[in-house]
Amino acid sequence: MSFTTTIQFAAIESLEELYGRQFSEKDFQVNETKVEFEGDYTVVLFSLLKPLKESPENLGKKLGDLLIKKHANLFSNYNIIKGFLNLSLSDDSLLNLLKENYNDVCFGKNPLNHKKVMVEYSSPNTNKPLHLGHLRNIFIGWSVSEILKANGNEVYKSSIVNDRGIHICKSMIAWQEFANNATPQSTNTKGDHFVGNYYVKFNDEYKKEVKEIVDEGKPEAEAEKEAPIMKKTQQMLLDWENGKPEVIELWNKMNGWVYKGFDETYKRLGTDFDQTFYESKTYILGKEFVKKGLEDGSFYKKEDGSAWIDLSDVGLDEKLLLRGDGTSVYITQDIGLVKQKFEEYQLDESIYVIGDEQIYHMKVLKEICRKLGMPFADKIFHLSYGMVELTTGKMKSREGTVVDADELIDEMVETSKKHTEELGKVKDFTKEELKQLYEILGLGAMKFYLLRVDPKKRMVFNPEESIDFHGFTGPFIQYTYARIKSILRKVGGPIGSMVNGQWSINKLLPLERQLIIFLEKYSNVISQAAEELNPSVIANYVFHLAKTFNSFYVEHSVTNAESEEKKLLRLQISMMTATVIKSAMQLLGIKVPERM
RNA sequence: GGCCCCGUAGCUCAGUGGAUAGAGCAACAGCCUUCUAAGCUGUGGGUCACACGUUCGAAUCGUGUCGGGGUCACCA
Repeated sequence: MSFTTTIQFAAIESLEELYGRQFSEKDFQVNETKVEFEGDYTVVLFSLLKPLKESPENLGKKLGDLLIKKHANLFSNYNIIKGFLNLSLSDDSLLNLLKENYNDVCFGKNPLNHKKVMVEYSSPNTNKPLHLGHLRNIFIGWSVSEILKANGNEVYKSSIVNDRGIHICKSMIAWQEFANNATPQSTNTKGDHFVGNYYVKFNDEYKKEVKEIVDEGKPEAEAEKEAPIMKKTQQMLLDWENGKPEVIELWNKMNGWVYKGFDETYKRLGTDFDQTFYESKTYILGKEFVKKGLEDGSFYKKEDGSAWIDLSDVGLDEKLLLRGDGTSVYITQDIGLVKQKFEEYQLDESIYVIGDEQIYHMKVLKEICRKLGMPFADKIFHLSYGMVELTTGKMKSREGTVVDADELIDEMVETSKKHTEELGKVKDFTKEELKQLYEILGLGAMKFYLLRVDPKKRMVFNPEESIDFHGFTGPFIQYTYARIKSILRKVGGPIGSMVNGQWSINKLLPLERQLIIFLEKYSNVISQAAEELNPSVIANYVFHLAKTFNSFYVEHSVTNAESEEKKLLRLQISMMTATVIKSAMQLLGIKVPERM
């Protein structure tokens, strides 16, 4: 049980003894004591004054005295300022905590709760490479999954690949028309970029054709429909749906190139999925489902044969489920996938990491499920995150202002190389070790930069700031870890044999106390991050921890401590800090180096 | 226009009912013969968009106003 909870319960118990009244956790707060006051935790008395008809001084004194009497091992003393009862934890309670946990790699994680959760993220289109927006999505999805695991859930990571539709046919047509059978291999291009280039090529060509037709005097709307390349593309989509062998073959070939490219990027990012769904399969499930719904009267048809559901009673609108020609729309495949997910995995919750521009869409999906009496409708959760903007405004693929994921990774890794070489601390590393270190640092900087902000909020990507390795950054925390490891290497040998000695330290120094108390909070931090589905909670915590350790580090020597006992104490504090840093960074998907 | 989100230091962000609102970056001033200076210490910087209300207490809750964004497709 955490200190906060322990104190809360102790106070409830003492209040009952003093006043014969039952209070709950909601009736008063236990907070951390502000640094400018003496004490570690504070019981806020204001809300208790009226029900108990007491003055702050009296209540504080009575409660403080009793708490200390009953929990002599936990508290050392207290003070009252206004309505705040500030309690100081005893050295013993802190030392015990340290002794029991300093070497526990699982510290802070919660036991299994047998809840099954699926987290869907990344969900790319197979017509262009991943960009900065995907990176935020992927990092959030992966991190939230790990956080949920740490909180005791059984988590499945999944991805839905948008591998069909008119946009996919566009790159296929462009390749057919202009590539002369070129391949990623023949051009030495990464597969996803290779295909993406043909998607761009399509748009260029399309624009050209539209302009020609407009120049002949036709209105733009008509020209857009008539452009030959667009007509070919629409025909290709029909051929695809009808399973025309050449088209399917081309589709398989080009998607294969893209997947190979994605896999490379995913691997480099250290991300993975337990299950990949394909829209080319789920849209069929969705269609069948709509057909059934039409038969049993859940949905209705309009004159042109299109299928609809009426959601106007829940403040939404009539929603189209299938077009008149029987082809599916965006929501169709989502309905198919929802069913499949819950039936196949028996989920307790299904989390969708999708941008906040799709809030309305996800609401519609949920309402449709609810309307159809699907039992899992309320277990759908849209983890919506804000768009990543550039300092110059929004990213727009049309204007070529999209930040490419692979390029960005390369840049970050290159920057870490530059910094490392300038500092010259790892000259004895082998080539392979250096390469690994650059990846760890570059990716660490990038992941931390994108995860340190609350997912719900829009964020601005500042290229200069993102490659900064000082302050509130991944490398700062990695550096703190490497520093600790350096101390531990210097001491050498197993610390375990030294820890069994008796403690006779009777005065923990402020920074020693601060660190132990802060380390203790880790479990609460994981719970909070899991509850809010918010990795930035972890990022802020681990930064603050590293910061505190660095102050401790310059203030107090570990290896040359005043006494053997102090040395031991500080070694344990250092070890536990390293363990928690490593663990917290792992929840963010960031590795920590032994040296840097 | 309807609905949703956001507005905190020059910039990027924490803080979501408690004490004198915090970090990082940027600026300025210090600290390496001592465990890694990717570090540490200090200084300056605020009408928490605005108004009213609820409360012993509001950046935090409510209502309204202003400003920014998203969305309301037989696009995905």
